[in-house]
Amino acid sequence: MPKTIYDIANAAGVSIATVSRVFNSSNSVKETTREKILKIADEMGYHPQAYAQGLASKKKNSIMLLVPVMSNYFFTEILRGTQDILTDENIELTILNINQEKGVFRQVEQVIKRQWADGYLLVSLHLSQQELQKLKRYKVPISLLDDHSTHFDSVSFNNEQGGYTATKYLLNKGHKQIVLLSGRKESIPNKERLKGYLKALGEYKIPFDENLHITGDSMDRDGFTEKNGYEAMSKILKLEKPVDAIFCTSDIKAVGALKAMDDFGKKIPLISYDNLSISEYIGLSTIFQPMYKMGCQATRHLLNRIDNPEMIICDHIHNPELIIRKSSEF
Amino acid sequence: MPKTIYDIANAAGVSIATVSRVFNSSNSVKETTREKILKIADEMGYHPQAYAQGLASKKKNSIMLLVPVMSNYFFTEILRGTQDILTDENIELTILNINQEKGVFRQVEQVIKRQWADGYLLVSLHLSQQELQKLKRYKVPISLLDDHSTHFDSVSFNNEQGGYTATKYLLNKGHKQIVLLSGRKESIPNKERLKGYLKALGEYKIPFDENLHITGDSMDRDGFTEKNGYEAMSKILKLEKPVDAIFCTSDIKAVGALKAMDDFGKKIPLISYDNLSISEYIGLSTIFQPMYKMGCQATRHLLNRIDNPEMIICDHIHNPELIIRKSSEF
DNA sequence: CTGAAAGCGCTTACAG
DNA sequence: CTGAAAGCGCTTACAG
Repeated sequence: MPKTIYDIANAAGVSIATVSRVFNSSNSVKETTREKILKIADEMGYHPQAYAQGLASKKKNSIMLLVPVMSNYFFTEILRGTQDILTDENIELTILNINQEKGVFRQVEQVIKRQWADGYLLVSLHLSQQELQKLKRYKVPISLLDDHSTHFDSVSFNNEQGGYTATKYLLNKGHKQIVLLSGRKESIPNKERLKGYLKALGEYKIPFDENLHITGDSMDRDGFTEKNGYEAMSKILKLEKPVDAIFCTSDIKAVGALKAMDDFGKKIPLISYDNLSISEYIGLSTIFQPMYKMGCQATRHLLNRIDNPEMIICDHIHNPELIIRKSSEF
Repeated sequence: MPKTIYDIANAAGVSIATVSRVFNSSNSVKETTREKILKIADEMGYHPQAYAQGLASKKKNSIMLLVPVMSNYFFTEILRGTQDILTDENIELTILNINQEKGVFRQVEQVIKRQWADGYLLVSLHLSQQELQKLKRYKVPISLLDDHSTHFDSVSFNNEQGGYTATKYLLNKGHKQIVLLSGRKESIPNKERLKGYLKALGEYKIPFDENLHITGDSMDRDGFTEKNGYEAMSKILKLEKPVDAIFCTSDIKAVGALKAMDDFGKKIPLISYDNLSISEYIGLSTIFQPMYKMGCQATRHLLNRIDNPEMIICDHIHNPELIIRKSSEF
C-alpha cells in the first residue's frame, strides 16, 4: 500500500536512480525533472523510507540520546541544548529511555549493536569505566554527558566541588551541624557530592557524623523526588541534637524538604543542587549546573566525532556555581 | 568492521537462515545449535541490525512518541504510563521532539512517510481536524493524547469542564472579579479552558471583562512558563480595580504568579491546572489531569490498533478533578 | 543529466 | 531442524 521509489519513478517516467537523486539533493538533476518528481511524490505521499535509506547508504543521519527515566526536570535543559545545536544540521534526534531496573549496560550495548544511529549521547548513565571500555569495541561515536571518562568525549560537572562549595558556604556562615540530605547513598553523584561535603568539614576540623547523612525511604528515581526530600526532612526534624543547616543534593528534594519544615513550623537554612527553572521562583539557594550549555557541548562533541573519528578526546569538567537566594539566608 | 549475520553464520558453520531464526526466537532450532550461535554472537558483539530487520520483515517492533518540546513536566507522567504498558511487550519506544516553530504538521507527516515506526503516539500536538484527516491516507496506526478526534483513537481532557470547575469553585466562594491568567491566548487548551471560565461566569450572570484575561509577555512554550506567570501576575497586581481571585491555566505559571504575589506582598486566592508532582508540596489548588493513566490508555490504544487495524475507534475524555490545597483558601 | 545493476543486512516462504 | 534463494526499498559507483 505505501508508495515506493518504483511507484514514483514509474509515474514520472524516469529511473529510480533519478528519484533517489532528487531526494538526496544531488545537483545533477535537471530542474524540470526535479520539480516533476517532487510534485508527484507529494501527491502520492512519498518520502524515502528511513530504514531502506539507512541500510543502503550506511548513514542514518540520526543520533540517539540515551537517558535514564528518572532525569526529567534536569533533562529538559540538556535537550534544549542538543536541539539548538542540531537545528541547522540535517540530523534526526531520537530519545531512548533507559530503564534503571533492567541493566543499564545491557540496554546501551544492545542499542549500539543494533546500529540505530550514527552516534550516541549517553546522559547521566553512570556506567563504570570498565563498562565504557567494553563499548569501545563497537567503534561507534559516543559522547558522555554528566559522566567523566578517558575513553570517550565527555562533559561533566565537578560534583565534588559542588558539594564542597555548598558546605563551605554554610560553614563560613557559622553553621556547625550540617546535614547532608541525599538521594540513594550509593548513587554516583551522591558519592561525589559527599566527598566535597567531607572535604569542607575536614577544613573546619569537624568530624563526619554518619547520623547527619540522611535520605528518605522512597527510592524511586534513586531518591531524587519531592517525597524522599519530605521524608528525609521529617527524620531530620526529629533528631535529638538540633541541626544548623542542610545541604540537599537536589532541588526537587528540597521542594519536599521545605514543605516538611513548613508543616513542622521550623526553618533551617538550606542549599540544594541543580537550579531548575522553578528554583528561582521558590527562592532556593542552589548549586547551578549549566545544563543547557553542557547539552550543546556534548552534542557538538558527538557531531565532530562522527565527522572525524580520529579526533583527540575532549573532556570538559564544569565547575558548579553557587546561587544564593533566600532558602539559606536567615 | 561491524559483524554481520554472515560472519556469525560462517563462524558457527551454519547458514544465515539459522542465525536469523535464533534471533527471532523461532523454536525450530536445535538447542545445541542455538547455544553455539548465541555464544559466538556474544563474543563477536553481534545483534541483527535494526534497519535491515525492519526492511526485510516490514515490522519495526517500535512505536514513536511525538511530542512538542514545550511539554516537559507534564510529559514525564505520560511517559511513565507509556513505558509501564510497554514493559512486557517486545517493542522499542523512541521519542521525537516536534519543534513548534517549524510546522508541526509537516514534521509529523514527514515522520510517518519515512515509516520510522509501526505506530505513532501524538501527544499535545493540537493538529486541526483537517490535518488529522490528511494523515489518514497513510493508513498507519495513530493514537492521540491530549487531543480529541473522530479520525483516530484518542484520550483527552475535558478542558472546558476543567475551566468551568475551577471558576465555579471560586465563584461559589463569593469571589466576583476573577482573572483568567492564561498562556498564549490562541493555544487550543487555553481556548477550551476559557470557554469553561465563561460558562461559569455566565451562570453567575457576571459579564466577561476582557481586561481580566491576562497573560505575560514571554511566549516561549506558548507562555506556559514560570516567567510568563510572573509577568502576568505583575500586571494583575497593577490593575486599578482590585481582583478577587485567579484561575491560572498551568501549575508552572502559578509558581511564577505566587512569587510575584510574594514580591508585591499581596495574597490572592488562586487555582491552577495540571497537578504536577511539585504542586502538592507548594500547596497549589489545582485541576488534576490523570496523566499517568492517560499515558497508559493511549499506549494501549496504539498497541491494539497495530494488532487490529479495523478495530472501532476508541475515544476517552477524562473529566478533570479539582484538588484544593492552600493557594485558594484564605 | 540519466539509467542499469550491484549491493546494503536482514527475513521468510519453500523445499527437504 | 536446516539451507538456498528471492526480496525488502533504497543508494551509488560506473558508464554513457
